[in-house]
Amino acid sequence: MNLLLENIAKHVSLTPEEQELVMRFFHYDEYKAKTILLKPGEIAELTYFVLDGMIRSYTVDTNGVEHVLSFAAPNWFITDMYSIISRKPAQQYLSVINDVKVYKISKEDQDTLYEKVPKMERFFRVLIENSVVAHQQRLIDNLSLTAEDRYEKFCSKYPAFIQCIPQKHIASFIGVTPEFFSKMKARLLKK
Amino acid sequence: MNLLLENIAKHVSLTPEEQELVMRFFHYDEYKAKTILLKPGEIAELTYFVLDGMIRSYTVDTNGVEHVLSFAAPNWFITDMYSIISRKPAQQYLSVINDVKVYKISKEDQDTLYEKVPKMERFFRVLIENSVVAHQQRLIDNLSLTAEDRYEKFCSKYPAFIQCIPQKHIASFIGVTPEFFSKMKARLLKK
DNA sequence: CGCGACGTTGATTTGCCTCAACGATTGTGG
DNA sequence: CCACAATCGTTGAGGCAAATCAACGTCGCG
Repeated sequence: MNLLLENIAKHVSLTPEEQELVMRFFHYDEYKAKTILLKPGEIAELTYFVLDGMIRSYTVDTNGVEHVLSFAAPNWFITDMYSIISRKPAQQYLSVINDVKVYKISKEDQDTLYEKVPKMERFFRVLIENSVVAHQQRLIDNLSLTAEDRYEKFCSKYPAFIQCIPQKHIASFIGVTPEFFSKMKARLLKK
Repeated sequence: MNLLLENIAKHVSLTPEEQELVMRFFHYDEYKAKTILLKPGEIAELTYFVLDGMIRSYTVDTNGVEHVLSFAAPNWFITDMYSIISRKPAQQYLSVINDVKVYKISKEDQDTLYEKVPKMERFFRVLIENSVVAHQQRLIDNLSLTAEDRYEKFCSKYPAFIQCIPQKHIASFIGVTPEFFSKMKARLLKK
């Protein structure tokens, strides 16, 4: 069973030949926890599809504080979209949380893939559309919900993440300090 | 001069026949200020390309507070991506700020257009990629900058908007109350 | 074992909100 | 074309959610 092809099949149907072609462009790899896949200043070349383990992306602000932008669990894609499409130096980190197995594809191969298998252009368009929606929803949540509401929403949306991600990263994703996150959790337990 | 075709030409090159075809799918229209183009509960059918005037999208939270999600100036597209791709009821408003002239296209026509002119699939993919980047940057700004920094960034990024958009909408976009926005502005003037 | 990263807890501070009152501007009906 | 209402922006007093700073216990790991 191929997780990537299954995922693609949810949106577009490929012939066996196209499937084989697609898989020739993606390359299997593994990374240990805490590996930095991309750091600010570098130009992003690769997009990762997670098979096992987790990756996160984050920025570091002028005060040295990390802000987690996204988590990629198995069956998710992750990259620095800004850098990869603009060909400019990345502003974010891509970092491995737990040991991961991935398929990766270079920007160049991705463009070639679009030419050879036009359905993949549709696949990625749909994927990116969903990404816009997710980003927008998160923006709305940050503007209109309290930290507590955002935490509860996160828990019900990604129950599995609670176990396997350090709490400080979840705090950062939600948009609060680790200290406040800890107090908030204690408060919720008392109910 | 056709603003829409010029915009498309920046990303993909169409033959005259394709250009003509594209324009058959977009329909010209005009709306008065304060017209509601979409409201929560409705299913979004249309994507708008602004020729003149401005449109904004916003949500209203459980306390009745508006949160501006985006402004669309001339040469920009706007819609409720969530509703239009999921075919579910919208969660946001699309509302006309100043009298606008637009080209609009239905979801159905857009899909047909992808079939007939595959280059348009690429065009919209690129557009949406840029949208992801913009959303991500706004998220980063909300997490790592003070309201004052966000305001200054907004001013330097969209100097023209300051003149033609009510301040309360700018305040909302930045993520503060109108009252606080007013005080912030006064504080900055003293420097 | 001992060090460093992680999580917890408490005291204090602060950025921004809420509520309320008041001019200024816009727009609208008589 | 004016009168009035409605909306908008401003200002002030007080309050709250979350940040900051600091101290301390715990765990995993070299």
